[in-house]
Amino acid sequence: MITIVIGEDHQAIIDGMVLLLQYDKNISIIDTANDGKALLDIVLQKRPDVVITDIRMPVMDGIAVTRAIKEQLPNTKIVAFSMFDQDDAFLQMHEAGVSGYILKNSPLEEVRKAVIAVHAGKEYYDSGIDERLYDNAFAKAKTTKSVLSKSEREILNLIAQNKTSSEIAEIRFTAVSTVEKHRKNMIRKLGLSGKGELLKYAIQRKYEFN
Amino acid sequence: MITIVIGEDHQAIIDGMVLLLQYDKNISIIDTANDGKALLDIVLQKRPDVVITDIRMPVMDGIAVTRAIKEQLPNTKIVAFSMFDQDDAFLQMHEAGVSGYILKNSPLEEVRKAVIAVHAGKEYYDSGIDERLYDNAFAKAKTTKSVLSKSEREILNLIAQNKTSSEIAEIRFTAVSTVEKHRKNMIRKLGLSGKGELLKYAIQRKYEFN
DNA sequence: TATAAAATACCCATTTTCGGGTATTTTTTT
DNA sequence: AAAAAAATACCCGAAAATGGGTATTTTATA
Repeated sequence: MITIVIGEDHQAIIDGMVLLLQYDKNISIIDTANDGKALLDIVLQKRPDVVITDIRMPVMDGIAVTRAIKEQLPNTKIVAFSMFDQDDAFLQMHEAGVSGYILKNSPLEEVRKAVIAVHAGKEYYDSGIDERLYDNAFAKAKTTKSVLSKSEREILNLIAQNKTSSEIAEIRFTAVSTVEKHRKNMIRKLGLSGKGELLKYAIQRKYEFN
Repeated sequence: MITIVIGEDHQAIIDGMVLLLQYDKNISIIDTANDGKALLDIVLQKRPDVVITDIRMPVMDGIAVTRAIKEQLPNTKIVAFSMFDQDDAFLQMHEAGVSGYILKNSPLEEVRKAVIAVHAGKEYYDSGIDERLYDNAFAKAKTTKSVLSKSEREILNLIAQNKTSSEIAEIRFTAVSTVEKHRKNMIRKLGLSGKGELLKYAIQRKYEFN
């Protein structure tokens, strides 16, 4: 029996998964959570075999949750369940330590397959991504390694929340000029240009939304 | 027996609904679609009693689909199923002619309730919204009816594409000051404030326009 | 430990947006 | 035809973001 915990802010989707898996003799959903912090607490307490987590979640995003779980319970297998098929979300989740990645565009049945696969020690990537992104992301990781640094990601997160540079500076206890420097570096790294580009990028690609 | 068609770009969510309703003797899912155009075609051809539609969908958004269905088959009941609990999405869907509105944050069981209610000629609004938004949206519709004008929507669309005011002015053959005026008017109408707010609004709600 | 990478902070100048206005012309609606 | 709404265009000033630098300190990593 594989025990699993699900983190997903849309209750309707959790309900769908429960309906799918409730009569499965090999899988038992022992708990669910609607935000990242709650998910982390539950996982640390109940120690399931497999965690299914959305990337975009309130309070704490799936990437942070994955990192935290992997740090404290490295044997727990994690499957990302996301509507984002963007390279960087996939890449970041992979770096955080997920063993599987499935898309909401795909049949729900993929969830069952993924759970079984990762529990068996394999990796499982949705057929919808393995061609387009899988190679892509790994190739990118090896060649360009142009991912943003920790501070940069933090700032990008705040940008997505519509914070201005001076607000971000206050939050992070740094100078405004530092934040502005990070902005410029990110714009350069990401190949953007123009006023709203970075905000647009932050909103569209990042795991943190409203 | 109530016949329904579901439009939703995330197959996993459709699968969840099918699992929920497949053994319901009163409801029969006769078809599903993953984009707005496909949904409209199916509905016009198969003429279900109730349509469940997402708002944000590829090719054609749920608002346009709802308008088109209501125009040609006014007796078809439509339930919006959305992750957006924003006032304007709700208001626009209501104006387009939906009889129900449910949120993905809510239990999937809400879908069944909504289908039965709207088929019986009632309106059904998710308990998650009726307090916060329902009154709000209707009150707003009556008092301010602050929907954006045609020019404003056009400009907002360009803003979502990351055009600056001067670029927009060029595209529209107007003065930069006019575009800026429209921006300010929109910010006022929408109750926004701060630098990136309008861009953020434009990006997050661009499904209304393209 | 030596080196690279990241984070920090500042300089300059320019463009853009925003928050107040006012005012005229067109278009739409009553 | 009169009134209302929308679109047009300008004023001012302030705040913010961008593009281009340089430079120091910390923190990883080879």
